[in-house]
Amino acid sequence: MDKKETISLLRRYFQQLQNQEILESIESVSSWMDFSEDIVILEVGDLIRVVPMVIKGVVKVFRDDEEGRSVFLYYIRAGESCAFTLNSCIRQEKSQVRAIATAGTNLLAIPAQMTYELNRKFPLWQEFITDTYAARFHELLQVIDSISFQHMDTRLIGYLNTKRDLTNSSILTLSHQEIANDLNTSREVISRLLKQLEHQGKVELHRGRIVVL
Amino acid sequence: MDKKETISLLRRYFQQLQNQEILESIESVSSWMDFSEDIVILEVGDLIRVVPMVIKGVVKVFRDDEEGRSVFLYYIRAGESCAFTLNSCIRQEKSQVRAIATAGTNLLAIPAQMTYELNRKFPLWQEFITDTYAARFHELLQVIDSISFQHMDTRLIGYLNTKRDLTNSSILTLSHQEIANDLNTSREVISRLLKQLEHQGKVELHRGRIVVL
DNA sequence: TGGTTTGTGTAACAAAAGTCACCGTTAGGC
DNA sequence: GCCTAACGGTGACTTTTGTTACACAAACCA
Repeated sequence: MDKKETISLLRRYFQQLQNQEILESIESVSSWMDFSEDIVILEVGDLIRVVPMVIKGVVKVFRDDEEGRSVFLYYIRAGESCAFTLNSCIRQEKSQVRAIATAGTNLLAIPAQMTYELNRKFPLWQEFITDTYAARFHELLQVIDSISFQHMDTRLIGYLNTKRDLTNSSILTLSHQEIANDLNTSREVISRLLKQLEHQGKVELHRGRIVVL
Repeated sequence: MDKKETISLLRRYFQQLQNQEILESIESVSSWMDFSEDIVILEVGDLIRVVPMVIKGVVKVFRDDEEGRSVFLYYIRAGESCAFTLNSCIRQEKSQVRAIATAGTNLLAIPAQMTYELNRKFPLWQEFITDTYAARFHELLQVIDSISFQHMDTRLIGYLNTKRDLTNSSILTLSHQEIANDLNTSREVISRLLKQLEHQGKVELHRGRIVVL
């Protein structure tokens, strides 16, 4: 990937950063990182050294507990970054979340120190960061809403809809076990609820595949 | 409250901002707001115009849903600010949380626009803001941990401990109903679990008062 | 003083979710 | 084609939480 290509990709996906100088600054110090499906990008406890700008693919972010359980928090899509990482990065903290790549994920990694300069020089960058923070706060609140106010059936519907919107397809290739892991429940519970949804005509079930109607 | 007093209070409580110029900048544009116990400082949907610097008292922050349920998120203590508010403020967004004052709460309100200048001028202020973001992220993750990985009995113990640490006293003046509201459950459940804790010798129950042992 | 409000205890039951056991099916590798 | 691992269905049961209903006592107030 040469300089020109990188800048053009950044321009395409990060519409908010329409400023040649910013893009060149980013390009000049950052490096490409590529991950294939299901590869762990970040483990809880890892020291964070770079801020990711996702160019292709989707990063899936989880919160884990000590007993091996975990809940899915949110996706980071192409054209997004992650306020958690950014924040931890600046504070030289360890990661409080786990992130994995879905499908082929390419991201541009900006070294921590560089963000100071970007911040100082470019109001547009600051605005981008502020929006990134807002997006993550909002998503965390959604997770809290979902877990504390909704029953598992409603959470499941929400989960399927999110997945559908993400992949832009009503056909979701997912096993019940995967869903159960993401929602921190058991496979049986998910199977049961999916059966209900099928009876209600809301989904169609196949092996390893769910069609949202 | 005159200028000198205000600056001295800021200096005392916001140890991170030990810079006369910052304190003077803040003092010159901000205004005092005082709230008595249980007064709503911020309602969901309110437009946020100022960033709060809490000088005295404690602000209690909640997430509400449309059906009138709510969960307690975190306290903002003296010497702290709120990244949510700050972020919403900059983006001229409406509040996504509800905040109420406990006991007498005094805070210094900084107008939104001022934060740009503080940001531009003072690295120390930027650091303060970064830390504020980190603190809130951390607390939201704790809430997510608590509601998704723990049962109500454990959550209750955590709740009582937090309250004890906050008030610096093992004697908590709380009704079962209040706890139930904060944990988004029913009074009966809390009574039941408290009884269990009493049998386990972990608490002592009185009318409107719980002693943590 | 008597009446009302508020706080707490508790039983009985219902609903939601978690667990266990087991079965048949499908896909993929060899 | 056969074996195996992964996937999904389902009944039975337990645990946790929510709900209903009521009793009683302390605090408050007129």
